[in-house]
Amino acid sequence: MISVDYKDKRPIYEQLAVNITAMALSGELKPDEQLPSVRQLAVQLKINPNTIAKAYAELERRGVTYTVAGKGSFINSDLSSAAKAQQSAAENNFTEAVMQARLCGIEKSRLLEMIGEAYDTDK
Amino acid sequence: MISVDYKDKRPIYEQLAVNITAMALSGELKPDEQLPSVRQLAVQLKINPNTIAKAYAELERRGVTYTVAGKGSFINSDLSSAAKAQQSAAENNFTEAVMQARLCGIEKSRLLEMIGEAYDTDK
Amino acid sequence: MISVDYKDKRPIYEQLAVNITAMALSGELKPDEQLPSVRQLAVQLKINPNTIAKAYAELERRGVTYTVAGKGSFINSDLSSAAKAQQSAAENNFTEAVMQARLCGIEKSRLLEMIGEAYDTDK
Amino acid sequence: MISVDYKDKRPIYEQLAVNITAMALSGELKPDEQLPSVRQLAVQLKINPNTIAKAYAELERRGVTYTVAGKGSFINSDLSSAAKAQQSAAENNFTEAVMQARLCGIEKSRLLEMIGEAYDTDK
DNA sequence: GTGGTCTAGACCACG
DNA sequence: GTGGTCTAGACCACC
Repeated sequence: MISVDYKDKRPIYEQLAVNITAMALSGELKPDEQLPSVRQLAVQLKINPNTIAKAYAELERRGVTYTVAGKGSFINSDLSSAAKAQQSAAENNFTEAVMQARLCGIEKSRLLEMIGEAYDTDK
Repeated sequence: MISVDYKDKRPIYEQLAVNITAMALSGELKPDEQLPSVRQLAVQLKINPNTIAKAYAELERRGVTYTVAGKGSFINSDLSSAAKAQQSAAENNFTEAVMQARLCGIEKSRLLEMIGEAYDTDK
Repeated sequence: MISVDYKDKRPIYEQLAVNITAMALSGELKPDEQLPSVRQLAVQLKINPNTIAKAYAELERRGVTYTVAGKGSFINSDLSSAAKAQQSAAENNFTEAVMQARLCGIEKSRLLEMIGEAYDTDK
Repeated sequence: MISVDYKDKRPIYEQLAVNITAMALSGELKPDEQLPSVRQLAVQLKINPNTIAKAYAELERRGVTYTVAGKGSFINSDLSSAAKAQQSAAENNFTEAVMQARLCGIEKSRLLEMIGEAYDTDK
């Protein structure tokens, strides 16, 4: 289910947005499925409704959901743009990590080795 | 030289610390070389002296420099611990990036391809 | 037919009112023709009857329809006032758009060009 | 100066964002110029600081400003993306207006006439 | 009932 | 001092 980690340094609304995006992309949340209402989720997670609303607004901005005032928020049926954005972010992140590693003197062969391990890990 | 990018979302002191650490590890700053004084650097970069001091404190905490009261801050001669910490951080970061990429559905082969490009880039 | 787009940011009742007005002005709905009953349309569009009722009230207010208590809503035979209101709204809108475009630095010639395209498009 | 119209139906933060964007694009606010602080503007306009903050966040999201936490918000030196977005919005708006006008039975010649008037008006 | 907006007041890291 | 985040509680239009 949707959850929040207070030890995480990212803001709560960002964690929520990322979580829900992942659930949408993985199919755990289906197209046109309704998200829990702002108030309901606020009670469930013991979080202020405004914070939930901020997360939902962010999700709509990122094209993951669409919102109908007075009805609720729903998973978008076309997630391609969100998926593309996420992939592109991941690629940038990866490139950054490679360059950082190189600057630290980590050998290319070591990276290749680590890819082998990391890519096939379970979690 | 040492520089700062205000549009970067990382705090100024963190940028400074990272910059100086990189310069120390790359040999651009040599062991026992003295860093500019807090005030001097503050004037040069048009930055609040407190911020410089915070960066210098962070550098000492990370084992990159040592401070002599009344004299200034100097590059440590033994940077191995700092280097190891940085390498380990880079490896974690890399592993994270790989797993994130896998979750986004990026193929292993694509990552190998990207390593080739990123590792051999100039900047 | 009458339809509704939930992803549209305009309220449902407004979409309905606009749709029906357009159908009346284009002749698709004829003078004195009866609109579907509130309940019937509510079932058909899977929409709350209150929303339909609000749209019908709005149509009556705008002079597009007249309502006979206990019988239903009918297209007005004299749509001239509605047509005039709509024309005047469209003209205002157009003038606003032109001024906005000018403020953005769009050339007059470009606007003339765009009129050519937009006015002769099908949809 | 920056101002707000309570009679306007757009939310306050949106009015602020649009106003400031216009001032930036017209050169009234210069690159790297600092905006008034959230609290300061809040006092001046007698508006809650959160609302100002929302407007500033929106401006950053739209690429009009950049924000340095602990320092303030500043006009971006490269406003091309914001300008392009605004132009594209204006063109869409214009096209919509033309099509709406056509549906209302307004003649093309009338539109051309109106462009003449509207484009050369002062305000 | 729903989400959107606004106010009020608090705490935090940063400079 | 700055902006970022969060909480609390209110009002609105819409469904």
